[in-house]
Amino acid sequence: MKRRNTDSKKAILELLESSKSALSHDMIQGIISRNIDRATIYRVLNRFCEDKIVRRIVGDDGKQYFAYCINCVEKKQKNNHFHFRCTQCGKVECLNEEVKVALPDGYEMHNFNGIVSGICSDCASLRSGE
Amino acid sequence: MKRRNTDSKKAILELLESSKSALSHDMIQGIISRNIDRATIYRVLNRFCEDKIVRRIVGDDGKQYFAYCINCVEKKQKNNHFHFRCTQCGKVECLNEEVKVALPDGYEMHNFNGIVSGICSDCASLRSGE
DNA sequence: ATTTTATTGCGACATTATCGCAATTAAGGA
DNA sequence: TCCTTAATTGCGATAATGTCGCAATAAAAT
Repeated sequence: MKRRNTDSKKAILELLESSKSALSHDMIQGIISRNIDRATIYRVLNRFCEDKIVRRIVGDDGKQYFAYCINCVEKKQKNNHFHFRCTQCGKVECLNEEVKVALPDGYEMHNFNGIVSGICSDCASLRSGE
Repeated sequence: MKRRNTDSKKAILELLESSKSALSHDMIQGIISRNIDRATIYRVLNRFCEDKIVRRIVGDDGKQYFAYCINCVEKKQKNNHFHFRCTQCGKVECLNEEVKVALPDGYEMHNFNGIVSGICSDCASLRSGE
């Protein structure tokens, strides 16, 4: 199935490329000025994931976040790393340190999803009165 | 708030204790013979998590799984480890190897959620004709 | 036995994500 | 440039998971 270059696709990809953190569907919808339908955003994102342009991270809040992840996508290397989700500001960012997981014999890994949640340094310093 | 010892609570806890893998709400509802309301099951499980009797794991399918996790709960040690979710049979099991995550300065970790999904050895061997 | 209040069951609700289908529109060829 | 094809979109409906309010129930203590 050939991909087409639509405005929605371009807008979402640009947004993800320029964003330092992973974005959820509603973050994307909130940021983007064009009015793109909810279902379309999901479909565009799912296509990106199929094409391995973007990584899908499932948060410990059960929501999906999408990240361009230069490190892991462009280099096409399997650089498994954690993401940190701040429960205060909602930001989901890469923790660059690589993580290795050893599976028992006969197990096949298809997806890695490592999430740590808590308070990011920005929110922590705001809270303590900075 | 004092806890009471109800039949639902006992049944669910026994099930989790005797189960080798983490269970989702619908697994629990499917296994348990007594007819317990969906909301009740969730509430019992949430209480267990509050009391740190049970650990909540959020799968990369976005669903919550609950595990008694002898290693991490009884010993009250923070033994962060991954869980493996088989996308074929649905089983979610502990990978015992401990994982350490280094956070940047000023970050606070409140929750660790490491999931690897793929095919477990049982399903893999079935598939290849065993 | 009576009181207190944690717990349950039921239904409604919230949220996240997907799907079917008709209408658009990008891309390639005439 | 116009036409054709089929990928994509928008809309509404739907699925799935989880929570909440409230009245009824029942565990625990007096």
